[in-house]
Amino acid sequence: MVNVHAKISCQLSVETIDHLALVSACFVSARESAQMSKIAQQSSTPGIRVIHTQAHASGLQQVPQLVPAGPGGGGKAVPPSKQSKKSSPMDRNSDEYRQRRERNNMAVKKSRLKSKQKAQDTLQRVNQLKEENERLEAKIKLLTKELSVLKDLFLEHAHNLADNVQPTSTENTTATSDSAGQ
Amino acid sequence: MVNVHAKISCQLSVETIDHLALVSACFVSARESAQMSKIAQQSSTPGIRVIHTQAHASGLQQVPQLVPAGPGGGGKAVPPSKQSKKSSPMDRNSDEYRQRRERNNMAVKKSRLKSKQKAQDTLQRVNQLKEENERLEAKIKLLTKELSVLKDLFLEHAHNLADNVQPTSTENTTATSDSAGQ
DNA sequence: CATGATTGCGCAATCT
DNA sequence: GAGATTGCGCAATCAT
Repeated sequence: MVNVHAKISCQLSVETIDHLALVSACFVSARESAQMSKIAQQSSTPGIRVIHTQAHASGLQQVPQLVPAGPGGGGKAVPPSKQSKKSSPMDRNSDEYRQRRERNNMAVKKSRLKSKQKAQDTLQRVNQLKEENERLEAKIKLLTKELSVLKDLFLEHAHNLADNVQPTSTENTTATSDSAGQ
Repeated sequence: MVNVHAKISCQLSVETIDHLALVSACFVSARESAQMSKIAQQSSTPGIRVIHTQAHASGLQQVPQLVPAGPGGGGKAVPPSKQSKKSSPMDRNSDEYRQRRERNNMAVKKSRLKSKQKAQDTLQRVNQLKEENERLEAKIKLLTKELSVLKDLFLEHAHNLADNVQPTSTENTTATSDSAGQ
């Protein structure tokens, strides 16, 4: 059955949520309404959803959980029967819990920062590469031009050579025009 | 209801139950009479953060709210708590609210997906550019080589020409040494 | 087994 | 005013 539950949560589309909530509410109350302390909602609001802040001292808070399934899609086929994962429910009041949460929050923050940083770096890398690319492209253009000029030159000379074995002086003129271009 | 509860709980795994319970608790309390508790925050941060938790997969969750509702109570340092923001505090029960939340959840999901996609694209772009870069670099190498060859060829010819034209020899030697290299 | 790092998710405040 | 973004906390999971 647990599985079922999990499954549902996975699919969870919006609507389901509500439903669940209600259901759970029922349970809770049944279970122990005694222990929770809660929070009122606001005055005027009739609300029903509470909050939890944490606290060690006074209240308890509550949190939901419904097992989700794997992220990627796969989903787990619900473990056979592993309900006994932790015998202790880990009170949300406990210092232990609070401490862990807080540490996790830090870790999360850190991780996200890192991630963000990385993304930015990647973006920067793109620009870098783009620049480099332009540079290279320009260089290629230049080289190409140079090459073309040289080739022309070469051809001309070859020509001359072939044509007149003995160029009195004509050839020189060509020689002068080489590099330049832009 | 109770029955249901019992039944279900049995079926459910331990943890789940717990979670549900908690969650529901929230609701319940709110629903029934909520009282709140808390706010103790922790030391360093004054803020008072309330937190809202939410329910995970399923969607339930609770949220905080600290409204000073009370007549007397209130004083918390909570931030601006402005309940008057909108005449209607927007109950979390309201359909209206739920609907909005849901829409927002969708939007969030969408946005995140998009963001992730973008990041991936950027990464891909990097690879693309890197490849392009290599290509260009290779081309440059090639062109450079070609150019060098051609230059050499050219020089050689020039040499020959010079030689042939004027076999005298003395002056020619100087001419040969020039460009070359890169 | 515990702990930090990641990741998906919902809430709420803002931005557009 | 509605969707898009963003910061934040929770919890599950991964990786050590």
